[in-house]
Amino acid sequence: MTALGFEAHDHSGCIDDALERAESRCHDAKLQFTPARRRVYEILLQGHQAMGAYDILEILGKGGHSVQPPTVYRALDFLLRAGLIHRIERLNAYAACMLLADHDAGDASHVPAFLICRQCRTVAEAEGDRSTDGLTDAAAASGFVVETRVVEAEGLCPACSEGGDRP
Amino acid sequence: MTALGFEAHDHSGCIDDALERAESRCHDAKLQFTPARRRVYEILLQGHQAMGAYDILEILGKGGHSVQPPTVYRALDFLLRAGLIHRIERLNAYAACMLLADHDAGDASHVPAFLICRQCRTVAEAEGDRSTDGLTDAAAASGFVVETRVVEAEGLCPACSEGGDRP
DNA sequence: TGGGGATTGATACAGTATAACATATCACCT
DNA sequence: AGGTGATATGTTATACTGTATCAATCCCCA
Repeated sequence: MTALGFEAHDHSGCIDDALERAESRCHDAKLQFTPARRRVYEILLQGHQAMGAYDILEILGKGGHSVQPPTVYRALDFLLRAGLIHRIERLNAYAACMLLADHDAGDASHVPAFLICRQCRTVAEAEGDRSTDGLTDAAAASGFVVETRVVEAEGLCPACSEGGDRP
Repeated sequence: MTALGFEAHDHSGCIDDALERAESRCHDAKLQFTPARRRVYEILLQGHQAMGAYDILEILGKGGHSVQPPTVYRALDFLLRAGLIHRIERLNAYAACMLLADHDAGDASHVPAFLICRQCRTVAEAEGDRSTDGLTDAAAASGFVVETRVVEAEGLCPACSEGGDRP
């Protein structure tokens, strides 16, 4: 298994591609990819970084007119439901999905696993699997019905572990 | 792999055992298991439930004299560092460790996996393993240095999935 | 054209967590 | 005994994260 997120790449191209895919996916699913939602998605795509809702709020507010928290949270909820972004529980933050091309939006067997750099907050996303997430067996044995899964690792990304890696 | 937490058991005995083990472990590690810390630990042991810091704060405050948030968070930090409790990221909450007897405090290969009931907040803890957490391969492939791991599933426990299981 | 669903705006507030500084306690040394 | 440093606790204020509520708007379509 490999993880997307730490390699160098054509960033503006990658953003354009993601936007285009998002447009078409929302259109197919009869979801409204409105300007507000698109704007929030663009902001999250900018850095391949996990961003807090209030970080996004601040950037949105740069345009002069004031923006309130519910605006951001509504857009984030929409993007989460559409499978375009993920919530990073460990950070109470959000990051754009990097595996859009690989699976369908509602693909339940897609169990994303995240590698989170505690220094630069870059997030890499690996394609996990139910059979290897360490939960399925335990749940089956005890009669627990799993609905959602969280698999995250925090540490240092390749770039940050080169230089100063003091906590 | 099995999970502890959903079975019936001798609860007051289990609390006493846990407290005794905590005492001796802290003593061995030269950590101070002070009354404030012990009290917070007792509260978490009461229910085998994930509890928010402010839930604990409220119970602590019942004793008349006022208690402030930092008091609770400091106790929680200590108990986390001592390996006596876990933080449940999905809920921003805390739960007593149920596998005290099975491993040492600083055992890094111990990767706890949690089954969280969204209805009653009961938490079961399964003994995970690095080799099956779906992260090790991806991290190794990309040069990421993992420091901490989060593996959590949310759903319905056996008891709650019997009755009304509407979200 | 007007009714209903989805979206957005705006205000207020709830819940989670920490910064900063003061005080207390205790072990240890001289 | 008195000084000193490490650890723990008390107190106040504030930062960060998220939601409830109600009003206004937009847009599709019968």
